[in-house]
Amino acid sequence: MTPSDGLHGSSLPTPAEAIALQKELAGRVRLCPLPARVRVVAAADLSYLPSKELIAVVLAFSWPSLELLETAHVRRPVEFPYVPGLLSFRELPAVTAAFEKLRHRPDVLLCDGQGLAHPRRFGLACHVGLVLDLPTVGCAKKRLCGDHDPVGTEKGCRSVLTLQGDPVGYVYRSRTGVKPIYVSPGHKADLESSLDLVERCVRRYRIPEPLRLAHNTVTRLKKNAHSP
DNA sequence: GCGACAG
DNA sequence: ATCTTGTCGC
Repeated sequence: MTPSDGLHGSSLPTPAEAIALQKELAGRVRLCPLPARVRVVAAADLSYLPSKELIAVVLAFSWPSLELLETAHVRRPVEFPYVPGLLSFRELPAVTAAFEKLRHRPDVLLCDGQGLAHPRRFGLACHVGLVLDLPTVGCAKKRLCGDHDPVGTEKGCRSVLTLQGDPVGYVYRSRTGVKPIYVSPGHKADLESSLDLVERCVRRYRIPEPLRLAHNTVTRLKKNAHSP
């Protein structure tokens, strides 16, 4: 899949066209358990520069030890506005570009944003997974849409996130006393295996280690992009 | 019309 | 996401 991902045309899609594209592409997302054999997990994150540019980074880790194996990043101009629900059209190009620089071929990629827990069931993680044809999991710090019962305050508590009556993800308390995170499957993943993977990625902080380190890395790259 | 609204 | 200092708490 490449010509119809909405980002390889001569011009970028308008918000209206992007929405139509999501409705079409959502039908190609596969909901199934993550691979039984995972050896490498990756995480992507990005940061915006004041110059209308952004830096995307992808880190690869061994699984389940989570030792850093490789880092790749790209810097490029931002070409799509931020519109709630259309985040992937803004970040996907940079994420896939950074991913292609990786020498390792991750078994699964963690994305900083929603997957299925999206108005049209096509969040960033779904779009990235479809374009790369790779299992992906969405892990967001805030809710975009959906409803759920209150989540217990203890580490490990979770509530199903539903949209129009359908389960689309989990609201998960990764650490006691902190705000919960939103986990939803991207491509070639499902609710249970996605949450299981994320749970096993949590160490001492609220954000799963791979994404936390990806964030630290991109923040570092940004700092050095100012002084040089 | 009044909120809600990933990064 | 980003612009920003100090401050409260483990």
